[in-house]
Amino acid sequence: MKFQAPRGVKDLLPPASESFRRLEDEIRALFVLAGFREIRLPIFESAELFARSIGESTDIVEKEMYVFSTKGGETLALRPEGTASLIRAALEHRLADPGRIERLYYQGPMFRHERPQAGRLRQFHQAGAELIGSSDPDDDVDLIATVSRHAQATSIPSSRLLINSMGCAECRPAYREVLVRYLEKYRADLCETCRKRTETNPLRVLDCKIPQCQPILESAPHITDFLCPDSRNHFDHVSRGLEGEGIPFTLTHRLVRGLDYYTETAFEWVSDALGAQSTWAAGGRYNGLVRQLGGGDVPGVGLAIGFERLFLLRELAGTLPHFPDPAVLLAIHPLEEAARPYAHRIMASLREHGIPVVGLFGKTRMKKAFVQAEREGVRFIGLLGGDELSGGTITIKHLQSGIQKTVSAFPPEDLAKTLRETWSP
RNA sequence: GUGAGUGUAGCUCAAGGGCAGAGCACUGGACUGUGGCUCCAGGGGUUGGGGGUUCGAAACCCCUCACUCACCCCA
Repeated sequence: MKFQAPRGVKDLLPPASESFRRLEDEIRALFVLAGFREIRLPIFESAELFARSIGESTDIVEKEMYVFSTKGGETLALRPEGTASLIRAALEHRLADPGRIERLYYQGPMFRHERPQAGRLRQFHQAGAELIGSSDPDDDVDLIATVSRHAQATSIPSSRLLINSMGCAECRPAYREVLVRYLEKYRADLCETCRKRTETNPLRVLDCKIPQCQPILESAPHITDFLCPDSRNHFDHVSRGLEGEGIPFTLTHRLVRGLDYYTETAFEWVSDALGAQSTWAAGGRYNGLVRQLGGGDVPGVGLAIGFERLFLLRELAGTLPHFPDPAVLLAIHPLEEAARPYAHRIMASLREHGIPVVGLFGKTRMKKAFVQAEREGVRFIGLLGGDELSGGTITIKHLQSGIQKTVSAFPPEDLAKTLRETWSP
C-alpha cells in the first residue's frame, strides 16, 4: 500500500461515522439545554497562547504540540485543547469583560503528538462547555450535575465522578510549600521523574503511578486540609450541592489537573471499561486564566468530553445512537433505456419533497438492482419500465414484505406521502 | 520518547523449512419485468519492506516499517 493514514489518526467510515455525528448532536443538545451557545474556533493558534495558558512545564506544551512556523515567521500550533482558544476569542471579542456572564461550547478535533493506544489518538475530538464570568459554586454544581445525569441516562458503564480542589492563588502556594517540604523529606525514595517534578511542578507528583512512590504519596498532605477560608467554603458548597442533587462523587485527594490554569474545583469522570486511558470527561474551575491571557479578573469553569472515549463507552452500553433507518427510502431502477430520463424526473421531484432516493442505473439486471438496493438499506425499490412510462406511474415494492403496487408518479407529493406512510413500521 | 505482542487475499484466519489455502465478501453465469436461497465459474497475494542462512523461507536470523496494548501523559 503506497499511502496510509499517518500514525494516530483514523478514518471514520459509515456506519460508525454516522453514529459519531449523532453523538456529537446529542452532546450539542445537552449543552444547548444548559444554555451554552456554540463558538467556532480555529484549529491552529499562536503556539505562545498554549504555552502561556496550559503551562510551560506541562507535557502537552513541552513535547506533545504540533508546532510549525509559517512563511511569515509566526510560530503556530495545532490546538491541543479548546479552553485556551476559547478564552482568547472571548477576550478578543470582549465577551470576557468583568461582570459579564457568557456560556459557550465548542466541538472539534484536537491534536497531541503522543504514542497511540486504546482511547488515545493524535487527532481526537472533544466537546467542551465553558462558563465565563461566574465564580459561584452552584455553577460548578450545575455543570457537573448536567454531565453526570447524562452519563447516567445513557448508561455509561462503571462511570465514577472524582472531585478535588486545587485551591486558589492564595492557598495553593502555601500547600505547595508544605508538599515540597514533605517530598524533600522522602526525596531519596522517590522516582527520578518525581524528584524532578518536586521542583518544576510539585502537584503533578501526586499523579505518579510508580509503585515505589505510592506509600510516600499515600500519606502526603492533602490539599483540602490547607485551603484558605474562601476556597474551603467554595469546595464545601460544591460538595454539599452535589450531595443535595444526589450526584455521587468520590473525593480524590490526589486528583490533579494536568493543565496549570485550573483552580478550586477539579473534577473528572472515569470508567473502568476504557482501559488505561480511563478518563472520558474532565474539567474544573480556572479563575486565573483570563487574567493570565491579558484580560481582567474574570473567573471561569468548564469541562471537556473526549468523544472517542465516550463513543467506546456508549458502544459498550449499547446506547450508541444510529442514523434514522433507512437513510435512503427509495431506489429507482429503470428497466429500459427509454425510462432513464423519466427516472431522473421522478427522483428530482421526490427529493424536492424530502424523500431520499438513489438511482440504480449501473445495474442492468433486475436481480443485481435488488441486491444493490438491499445493500444500501433502502426500504422501497421503484421499477420503471414501458408500462410505467406510458401510464405516468411507478411500481413500488416494499422490500421487506414483498408487497408491491403500481401508483401514479404525479403529483410527487402524493407519491412522497405514499412512500412515507405505506408499510411504515 | 520506552517496552511487549502481532503483521499471510477486502475481512476473519490456516499452512511452523518442501505446490500459499479456507470461510465470508467481491465479479460473472444458471436467471433479460421481480431480490434474499441454491448451484457453477472467476478475479484477487511481491506472505508489511529490505537483507541474510538454506538446494529450498510465509516459517529461522538481522535491520526496518506499520498496527495493537502498556509505560508516560491525558479527554
